[in-house]
Amino acid sequence: MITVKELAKLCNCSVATVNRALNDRPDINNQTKERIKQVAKEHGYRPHFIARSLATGNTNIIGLIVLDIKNPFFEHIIDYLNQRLLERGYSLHLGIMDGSPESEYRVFEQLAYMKVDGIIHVPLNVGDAYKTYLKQLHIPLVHLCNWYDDEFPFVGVEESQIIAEAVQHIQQAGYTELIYVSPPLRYKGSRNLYTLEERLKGVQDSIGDMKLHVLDTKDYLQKSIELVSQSHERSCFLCSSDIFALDIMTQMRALDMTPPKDYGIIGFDNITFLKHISPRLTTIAYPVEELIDHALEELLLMIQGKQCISKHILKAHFIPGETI
Amino acid sequence: MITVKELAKLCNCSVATVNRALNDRPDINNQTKERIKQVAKEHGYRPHFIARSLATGNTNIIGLIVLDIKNPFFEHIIDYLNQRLLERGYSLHLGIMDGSPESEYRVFEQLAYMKVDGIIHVPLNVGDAYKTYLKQLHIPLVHLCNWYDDEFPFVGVEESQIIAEAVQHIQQAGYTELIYVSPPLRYKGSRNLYTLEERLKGVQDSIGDMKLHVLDTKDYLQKSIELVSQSHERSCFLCSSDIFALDIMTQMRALDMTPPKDYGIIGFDNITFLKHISPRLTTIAYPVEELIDHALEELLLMIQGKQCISKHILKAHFIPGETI
DNA sequence: TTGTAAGCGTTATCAA
DNA sequence: TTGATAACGCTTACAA
Repeated sequence: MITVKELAKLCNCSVATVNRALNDRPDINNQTKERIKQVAKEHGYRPHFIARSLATGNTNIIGLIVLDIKNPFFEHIIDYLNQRLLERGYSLHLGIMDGSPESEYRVFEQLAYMKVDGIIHVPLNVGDAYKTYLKQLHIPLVHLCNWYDDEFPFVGVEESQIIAEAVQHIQQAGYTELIYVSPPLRYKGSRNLYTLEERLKGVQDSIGDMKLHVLDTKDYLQKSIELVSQSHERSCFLCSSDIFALDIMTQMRALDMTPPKDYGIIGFDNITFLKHISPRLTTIAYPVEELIDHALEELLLMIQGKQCISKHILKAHFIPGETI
Repeated sequence: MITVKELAKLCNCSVATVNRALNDRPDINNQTKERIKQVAKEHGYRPHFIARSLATGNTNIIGLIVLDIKNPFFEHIIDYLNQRLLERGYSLHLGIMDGSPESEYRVFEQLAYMKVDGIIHVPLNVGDAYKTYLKQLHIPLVHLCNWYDDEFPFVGVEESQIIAEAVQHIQQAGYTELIYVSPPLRYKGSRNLYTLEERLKGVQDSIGDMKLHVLDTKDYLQKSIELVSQSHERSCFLCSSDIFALDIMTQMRALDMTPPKDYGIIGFDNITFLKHISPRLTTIAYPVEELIDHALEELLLMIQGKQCISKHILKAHFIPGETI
C-alpha cells in the first residue's frame, strides 16, 4: 500500500502538495496536480480511511440501528438509505440488535466506538437514564417512527389519522367488533411503545359503537381463535404488523376459516411478501422513502453543526386488499 | 471525550502506563492499574477506535458482502454471523450490493477503504481481471456458497447429491417432466454461476428418462405457464430459489392451478416465509450456521497469518412439503 | 504555488 | 515497574 509520503518522494514534491492534488484543492498548479494524480493511479494509491479519519475527526459513516434484521419492514429502509448515503459520499454501518432492548445499548456502544458521524434509529428504551445516555454519546441522532423526546429530532407518521381511516373501512364493511393485535404492548413501562399506543388511542377515538378487544399478550394467536369462534359478532383484526396478521391468517386457515368470510383482518407495513398471500391482505404502508429522506436531511444538518431539532410527521397510506 | 494523555496527567503517570492499565498488560503494578482504571471509569473514558486502528494496523471489523438485502436467504446468515463475531470481539460491516455484478467492485472498494480485517462473500464476478483484483486487495477472503477459484478458501454445499435426492423424490411421485427454473443462468459468461450450473449438472446426471426443460430467461413466469398448460406430461418445477417457486405458485394460482394436483414444485433456501404459504412448499435447506462457522474459522486463521486455503463441502437437507 | 511541521489518539519499543 | 518517544498515514495551519 503506497502512502502520500512515498508519492511525494516519487513526484519530487511535499506531502502537502500530494494532498492538494489528490483532494482537488484549488491552491495547486494544474500540471503538477495531473502529474501527481497520474502517479497515484499508476501505483494504485488508495487513501487510508483510518488515518484520514484520525486527522479530520470524522468518518463519513452513518449508523442505522435495526431492531430485527429478520423483519422485512427494514429491508426497504436499509436499501434506500444505503443508496442515498452513497450518493452523498457517506457509507452505511448497520447496527444489528437481537430484539432485546438491552442490546440497543450494546449497539450504541459499538457505533460510538466506531465513531460514526451520526445515527438513525428507532428508540426502543425508555426512562431518564436512556435520555442521559443518548445525550452523553455526543453523536447526532435522529429518531425514526417512534417518538421518544422532543430534545431529539423525529421523523414519523401521523398514526391516529390512518387508523381512523382503517376503522372507517372496517365499519363500512359491516364489522361489529374490532380486535387490536399488538403483542409488544405487553412491554409497557419497560419499552418505548409510543407508536403502538398512538395507534391504540386512534382506535379508541374512532371506534364508535363497535366492540373493542386488545390482544397484547404473547399467546395472541390462541386468544384470537377463541375470540372469533366464541363471539357472535362479526370480528375484524387490526394488527400492528403484517407479521402478526399473517400468523393469524395461517393459524385460522388450519381451522378452515378465511377472510373476509369468517373474519376480517388488516395488517401494517405492506411487506413485499404479501404478494404471495391469498387472499391479499389489506394493510397500511409507511412512506419509507420520504421518511428516510427527511431523517437523512435532518441528520446531515446536525452533523454540519446546524442544531435544528424538528419534527416531521408524514402520512401513511391505506392499501386495500381482500381481507375485509 | 477524555484521552489517554489526559488520563495520564490525572494519574500522574505516563501514557504508556495508562495504556498498560487499560489493556490489562502484565508489566504493571496492580495498584496503579486499579487506580488508573478507576479514574478512566469515572471520566467515562472510551478507547478511540480510529486511533487504535491506525496504531495497530487492524480494525477488528469483518465485512460480509450481501448480494441483495431483500433476499430472505441472507437474514439468517447476517444474524448468525453477527452473533458469532461479537463473541469473538469483532464487529460486522455489511457491504450491500444493488444486485448488479459491477456493484460488487464498488462494495469491495468501500470495504478496502474501511480497512476491514477480512471479508466473507459470494463471488459473483468472473474472469482473470476479477481474480487479479481480489488478490491485489490484500485482504483475507473467504468464498461462500459459490466456488470461484482454488486460490481462495471456499465453504459451500454438495450440490449434485442433494439435487439427486430431490430428483429421486420427483420421480417417485410419478412426474415425467422436470423443469429446472434458474433465470440467473442467462448471465452465463458474465457472472459466476458455478453453483447454479452444478445444480443443473446434478439434474442432468440423475434425470433418467424424464423429460427436461431449463428455464433461464427473464420471462420464466410466462414460459412456465405455457409449459405446464401445453404439456401432456406430469410436470414438476425445480427452482433455484424459493422466491422463484413462490412467484410461479402465485401466478399459477391465478389460473386455478395448485400443486401437487396440477403440477409439482420444489424450491431452494427454506426461507422463513414459507410457513405462511399453503400448500407448504417442498424445499432444500442450506446448513447456514455450519457454513458460517466454517467460513469464519477459516477467515480468522487467515487473518492470523495462517495461510490455509481449504475447501469445506457441507450437506444440504431436503425439506418435505406438500407440493410434489 | 509550494513546503514545513504540528497535530489526531493510540500502541509499542526502548531505555531507565 | 515505569517513562520518553517514535511510529501509524493523513490533514492543515502557517510560512516561504
